[in-house]
Amino acid sequence: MADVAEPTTDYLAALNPAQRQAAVFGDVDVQRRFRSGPLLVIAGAGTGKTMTLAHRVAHLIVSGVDPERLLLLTFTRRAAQEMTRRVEAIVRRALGDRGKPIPSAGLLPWSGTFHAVANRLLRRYARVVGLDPAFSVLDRGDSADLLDVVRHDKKLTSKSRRFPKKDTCLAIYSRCVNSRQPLAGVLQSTFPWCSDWEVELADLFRGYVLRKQQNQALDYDDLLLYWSHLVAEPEFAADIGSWFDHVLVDEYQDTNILQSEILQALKPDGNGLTVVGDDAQSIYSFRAAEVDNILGFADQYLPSARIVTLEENYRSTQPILDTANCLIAESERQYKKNLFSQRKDGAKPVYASVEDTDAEAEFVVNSVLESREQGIELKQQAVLFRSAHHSDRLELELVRRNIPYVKYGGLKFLEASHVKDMLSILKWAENARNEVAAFRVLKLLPGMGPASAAKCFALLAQAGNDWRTLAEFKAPAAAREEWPAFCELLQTLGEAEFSANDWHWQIAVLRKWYQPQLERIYDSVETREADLEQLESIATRYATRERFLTELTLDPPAAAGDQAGDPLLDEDYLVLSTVHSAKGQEWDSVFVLNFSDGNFPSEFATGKPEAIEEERRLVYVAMTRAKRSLHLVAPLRYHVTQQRRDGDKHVYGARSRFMTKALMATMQQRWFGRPDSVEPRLQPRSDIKIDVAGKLRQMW
DNA sequence: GGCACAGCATTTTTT
DNA sequence: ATGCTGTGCC
Repeated sequence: MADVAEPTTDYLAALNPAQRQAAVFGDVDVQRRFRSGPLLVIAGAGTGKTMTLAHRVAHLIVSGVDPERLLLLTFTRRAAQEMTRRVEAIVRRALGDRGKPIPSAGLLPWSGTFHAVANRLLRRYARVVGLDPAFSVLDRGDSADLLDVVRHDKKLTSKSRRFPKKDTCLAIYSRCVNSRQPLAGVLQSTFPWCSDWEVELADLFRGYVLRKQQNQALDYDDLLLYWSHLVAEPEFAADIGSWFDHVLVDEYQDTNILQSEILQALKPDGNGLTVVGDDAQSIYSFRAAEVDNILGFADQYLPSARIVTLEENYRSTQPILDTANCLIAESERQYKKNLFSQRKDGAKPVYASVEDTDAEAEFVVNSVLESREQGIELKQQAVLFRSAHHSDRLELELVRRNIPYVKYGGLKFLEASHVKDMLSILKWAENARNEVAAFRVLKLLPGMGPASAAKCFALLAQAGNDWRTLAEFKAPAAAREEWPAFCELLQTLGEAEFSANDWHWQIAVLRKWYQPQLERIYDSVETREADLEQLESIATRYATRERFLTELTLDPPAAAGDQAGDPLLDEDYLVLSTVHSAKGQEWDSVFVLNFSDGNFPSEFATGKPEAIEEERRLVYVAMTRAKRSLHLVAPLRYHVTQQRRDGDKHVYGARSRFMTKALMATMQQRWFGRPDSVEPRLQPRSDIKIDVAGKLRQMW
């Protein structure tokens, strides 16, 4: 940039003073290199956080920082893409023809989630940490399955008292890793009902770790764990740390202890480190997110980090912010902030009482349609809820009334068993030692159960994972006929060149083999076939098989249809989402379902004050998604599902404890009863009895 | 050893 | 309604 007199800063004109401070913080040193000390940006909901961070990144680039030497850590793939897109636009505008052309792979090669970046680093440093560069990444389901294998091996399932389920075991394990706490502490604080099993759990986890190593497989936690061990070695910390001139972290309030340790290893003095977040939106403690990371960030350095707070909200009307501010003000530990908006108009948020969950669904659908009549398209409206199944009732109603919707959170495409089948075959071919994948694949064949699968897997391992030995395995009688074709498939896929660019033929070969299995194993073949076609089309977007497999597990499609391609995006659809998945998004009109004590806060959180505070923040996140209209819907009665027989069992929902007098005062309370739906009484006029039962018997 | 079936328990949010 | 575990038959 030597011949450029002074880079124009016009591109910063769109920022308000606080945003600009955050964007430009730092100085150009004598060697014309851009330097900055640690920076903490506290960005309230809707205060232009993404815009500010994007401008900071762009500012760094315009100031001469090499984009390849920027590490940008976001929480989701979507956030990373959005950031890259905006940075590119700003840089292009600022530099015009003077800038280098933007590479097709994107301007920011090192932007992604912690896990995705860990994966990329570890593939490069695999040998250093004793890994095969073709290691597998286990998604949550895979991890749980592997844990379950060990659980059975160790005969933990046949104890007289029930041992915790695999998902619970995994949750306990994961929390130990991410919070860096010993098992006993985690059990006591978070899983008290499992504390009797401490010895067995420790034994189980030892076995699990060993098993993963034998399989050359890393779970989500391992990605961070290996990364942290890599940078715990000073030489590599310096190596990797110096490769990145600037490290920027989005959603810092959601990082856990392990992640903050990694950041400290990369940037020990905080120079070049920027973290952005909002402590009031910290809602991932169940994943061991540590809100203290952000609360304590500034004082971790000497002199302490620069703090910039963004409070001007560009999203919501003031009445909505008044409610949100009021809610969060009742929380104790926080960076005080008071969101304000230039948009003083607008109605107060509505606290809507309805009869029961049926009435709730009906009310929401009617309101949504009404809004659409008034010109707010469905896409600009969202229904949020605490847990994925809370929308079941509503979904029925939407289908019945023919209203298209997309649901985020909850069951995902990748969890469908036929999709898992296909992926497992590829995963096994990619890494012969991937036991979970191998078992799943082998059990697809008729007559092959756990025992035969284990034998076959062992045989292959003995032969140094030479795929040709599969043919020597004496398959059970029922599988005999299928066996040769199966061997050929695995040999073809397994011997395909690692990181070959031309790999899409493999999907076709695989699909052809799988089709008869699909028809044999499952009902409703047609819907499943549609999924597999979608899988094929997703696959074409990835350059190598390895990238397809790992990036799919690290960044799974967030909703059915999310990866389906563009046609869907042209259509109008209502958005359904868990509050967690709604983070970072906004809609004109937002409905929150089941707003009662037990859901907000969750009944499982009521034990501990910190947990309640997190639930408060969850409500805060939900409220601050709304731009113009916000409804908290509270059914008076809930149906109880797990009741025997179909009696009309129900419980009464108590008003959420967050609905204090002060909060109520910021809202309008309304009752939405059903329009008189009681049928006029139809009474028999005479006492004559008809023996219908007898008549029916006589028919045969 | 595999498979089908019966009986039982069931804690939410996700990279 | 689901998913997991144990049982009994091929």
